[in-house]
Amino acid sequence: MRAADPLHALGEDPGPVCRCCEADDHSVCASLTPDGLRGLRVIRGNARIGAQDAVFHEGEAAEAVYSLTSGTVKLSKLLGDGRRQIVGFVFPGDFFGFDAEGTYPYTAEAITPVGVCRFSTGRLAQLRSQTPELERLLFERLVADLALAQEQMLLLGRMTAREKVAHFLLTLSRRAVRRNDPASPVALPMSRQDLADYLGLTIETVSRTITQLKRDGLIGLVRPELVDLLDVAALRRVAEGGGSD
Amino acid sequence: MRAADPLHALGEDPGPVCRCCEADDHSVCASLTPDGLRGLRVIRGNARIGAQDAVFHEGEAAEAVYSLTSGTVKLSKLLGDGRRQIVGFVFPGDFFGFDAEGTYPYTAEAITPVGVCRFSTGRLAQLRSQTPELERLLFERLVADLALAQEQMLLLGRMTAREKVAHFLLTLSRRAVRRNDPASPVALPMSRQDLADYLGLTIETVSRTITQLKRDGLIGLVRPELVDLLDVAALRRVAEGGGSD
DNA sequence: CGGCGCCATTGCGCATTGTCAATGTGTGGA
DNA sequence: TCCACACATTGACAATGCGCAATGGCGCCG
Repeated sequence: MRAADPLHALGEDPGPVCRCCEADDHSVCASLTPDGLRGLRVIRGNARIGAQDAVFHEGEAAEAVYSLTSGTVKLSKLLGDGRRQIVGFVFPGDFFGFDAEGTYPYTAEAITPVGVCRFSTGRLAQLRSQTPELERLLFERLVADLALAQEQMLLLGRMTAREKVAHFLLTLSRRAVRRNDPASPVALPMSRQDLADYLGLTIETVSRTITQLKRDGLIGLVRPELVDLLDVAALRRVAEGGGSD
Repeated sequence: MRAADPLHALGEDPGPVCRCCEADDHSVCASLTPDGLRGLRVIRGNARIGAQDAVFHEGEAAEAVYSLTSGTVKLSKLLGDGRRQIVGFVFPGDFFGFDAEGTYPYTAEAITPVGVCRFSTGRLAQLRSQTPELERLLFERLVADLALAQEQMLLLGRMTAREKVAHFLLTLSRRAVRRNDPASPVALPMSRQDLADYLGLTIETVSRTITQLKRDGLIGLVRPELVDLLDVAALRRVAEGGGSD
């Protein structure tokens, strides 16, 4: 149960206090006016969740929406025979758990220990109707999520293993920068299995591809879960279908 | 330019009048109160677009959001070397063209002749802020689209060719039923190439797989673009990873 | 009425990726 | 300190799906 916790070493250990609605610039809460913020604070609940534990499961009744305050969460869908697809990684400031049909369309599991804010769907719905500003911000967030999902569809359907991995590393780097983390030693809080399930590959192919990129001098492995982007330009060329690179 | 127009024969020929905001139950407009509806009518523009023509292109400034009134539209993303991924098909009543970054994240092209309603982003934004009901409906729609995209990610990343095709046919059938069309002879308004680009396969693999399903008695081809679902239960088993079926 | 052209289908050889299995590596516990 | 376990890496082989090319079918145009 107690898995390696690479993020601990990287200073993303969840602090003792829920930082919901006090997070960085990219958080929905940070864009709210004091009034809207107050509303959110009133209806929110906090929770700390251990690494590898689930926030909710695919198919369960969707009773709450969550906002991540610290750590990393993975969202995954299962096929009957156990095949798994990770449909997204959640970083601090992101919302997850929205749903149209009354049941969660995916399982949400903590990769590292995480802190979340919990908003019961009912109370959030009420607050949303009273706070157009909040509704609007959530909408923007959702549009961005959809664009991200579509980008991932392009990756899953049309990229080679090498392109997938390069693209993924660059995306992680970009997201790190937006959280004011350094662009280059990129942390991979997720396991190789998670990576494979996100990129539509097997764990072995992921491993081999990373080794290949390392051998070609595009990246360096500080540790298995900490990657140096040595040649970003070349990585970018690979990610865009640059063939030989 | 004048391509085959299978939908014409299927009674989905766009009528002489834009039916926007008069569409079926599943349209956003149909759920609006008379007041909200009036607002939408006021700001909308109409357009008819010929088969194979683009509504807008990936990367263009996003100046408007669209609602489809008749026909079928495909949404696609391109890789530098021409590889293409279709990220969604749009049917009457659906909205498309939302964006977070100021530019469209995909290209929208008419598969058949289509009719659309056009809402300039500016005016729609204003109306949305005045009509919480509308904002809420668009939000629900977006959540559903996101769930659909995630389902497609599972398909693209983890399903075999056979499973992909079976899943696709069943999905089309379900969507047809929701539009009050028959479940079984399912119309495929899109070309084999579009199908391949949607399922992350090549045109040849799609063709071979369809032939295989036909040989196994699960489907029948009335015409290449009209498929009989002969054994829905078996198809369902295949789509869920039923292995041998 | 015949030919041309587009799209779908089929055949065949090949490559990328998956599968199965063994070997390394690093961390925590005895 | 050593062992055990989990995870990552590497290797050998198989298979699914791809690429290229030829054939077939159908509608449009001359």
